[in-house]
Amino acid sequence: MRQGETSLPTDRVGAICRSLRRAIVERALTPGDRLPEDALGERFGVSRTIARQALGQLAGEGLVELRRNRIAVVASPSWEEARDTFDVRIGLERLVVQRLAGRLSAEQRAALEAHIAGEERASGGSEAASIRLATEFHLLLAEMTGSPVLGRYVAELGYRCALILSLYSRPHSADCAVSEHSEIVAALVSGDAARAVALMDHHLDAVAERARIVDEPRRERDLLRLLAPYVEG
Amino acid sequence: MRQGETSLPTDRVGAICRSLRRAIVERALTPGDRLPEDALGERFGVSRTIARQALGQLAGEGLVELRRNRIAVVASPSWEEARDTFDVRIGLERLVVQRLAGRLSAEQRAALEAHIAGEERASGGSEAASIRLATEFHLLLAEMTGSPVLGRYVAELGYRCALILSLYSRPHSADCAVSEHSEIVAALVSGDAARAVALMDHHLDAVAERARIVDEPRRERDLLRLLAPYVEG
DNA sequence: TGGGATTTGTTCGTATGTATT
DNA sequence: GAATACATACGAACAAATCCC
Repeated sequence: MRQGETSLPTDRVGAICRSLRRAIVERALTPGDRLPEDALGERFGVSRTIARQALGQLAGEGLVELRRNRIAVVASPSWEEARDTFDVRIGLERLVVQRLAGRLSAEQRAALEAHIAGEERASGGSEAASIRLATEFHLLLAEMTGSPVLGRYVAELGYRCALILSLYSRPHSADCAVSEHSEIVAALVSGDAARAVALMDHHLDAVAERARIVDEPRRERDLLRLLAPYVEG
Repeated sequence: MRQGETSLPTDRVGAICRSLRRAIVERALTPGDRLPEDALGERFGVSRTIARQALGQLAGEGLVELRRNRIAVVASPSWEEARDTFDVRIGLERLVVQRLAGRLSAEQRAALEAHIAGEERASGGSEAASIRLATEFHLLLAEMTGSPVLGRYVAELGYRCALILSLYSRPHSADCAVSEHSEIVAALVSGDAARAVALMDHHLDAVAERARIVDEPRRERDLLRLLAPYVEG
């Protein structure tokens, strides 16, 4: 057996999941959009079997709704589910900052500040990039706890919250103020756990606060063209 | 279309998952046990496709390890993963008791006390039943928060912790003292959130504390016979 | 080390259910 | 309301990897 060389010779299911997650976060795919197995397979160059597995996994993460004998669609959480998701997210991210306060290594601090710099740079450009980076800031924090379990749950909730905002938040609102991220990092560095928790709570509350119902008629959308920028390769 | 009548005419994948979860919690299946797709399919009367889906879902929950081109096995978390899992569980269950303190309805209180009575009744009998009921007590609490998201995560971690205890705890230790459950409920009823949190913390710490490495040579085990009591239907 | 038996990875065909004209 | 087109559910079958003697 050849050594090294990632034994998964390209995890096609995982690649599709990552592409779809990113498309959802960036709002190229929005709740209700249809995800037929063949179209996905064609777009990603795989058979229906693989597309199906990806849909199953994303359904487990709450990003996709799988109805029996029906085309899968991007999930449309109810308002209750949305509120619940945000509530639990706040609880989990509180755990994150509690673990991190006063314990950031120099490298971690640098990585966070670099990420925030990236957010600032993106804030003038496309909204898609801003939203994605804002989401990833929270995932980055969670990863730094060194707890894979916490990291996974925070990531899952982060993606779901991004989906929820694409459903309920009014258009053209910056969904995550970069300066708030900055303040959180400052509090973490200073070791003031209580302040970091308060800032994170306030930050996420503000994000959730932007969730407003805007019932916008949805035009038919072309999955294949839509997904083009998200095919890894 | 005939009305009512659960439109999922028996979710076979879900049924297999439930059976397997229960078998794992009751230690009929223990870490490292092999789960070949066709043996599962034969046992549950389904094709490999269905068995495979169930394995995929359980892998997502961390109960099964899926290695490429290899037989799936019941997961064997490392000690680090085990500790991480317990840590996050404690954090989440703290959220649960914080939400529940002073807010239990009469029905909920009755349900909890009935459950504890069941645990006491089972404490003389089979160890399997005791362990399962102890796990389910925590799931029941989480459900009562009315938060599906929190409920799902606590359930997932509860099952994983049961798995971990079957790996690391010494044999014949009661894994969950019934009286501690009782005290937690009493604190919740009294509305003393701080005390409820402290009791839950202490309780889960004590459970984790029982995790000790016991390297026991594993005999070959017959999946088909093993699983017989867990086939639903 | 080798080779046969096992087991998984994947595709694809058929049956069945859903949407649409 | 029926017929047609379309999409999914499931299982059979084949290729490739792995296991085990």
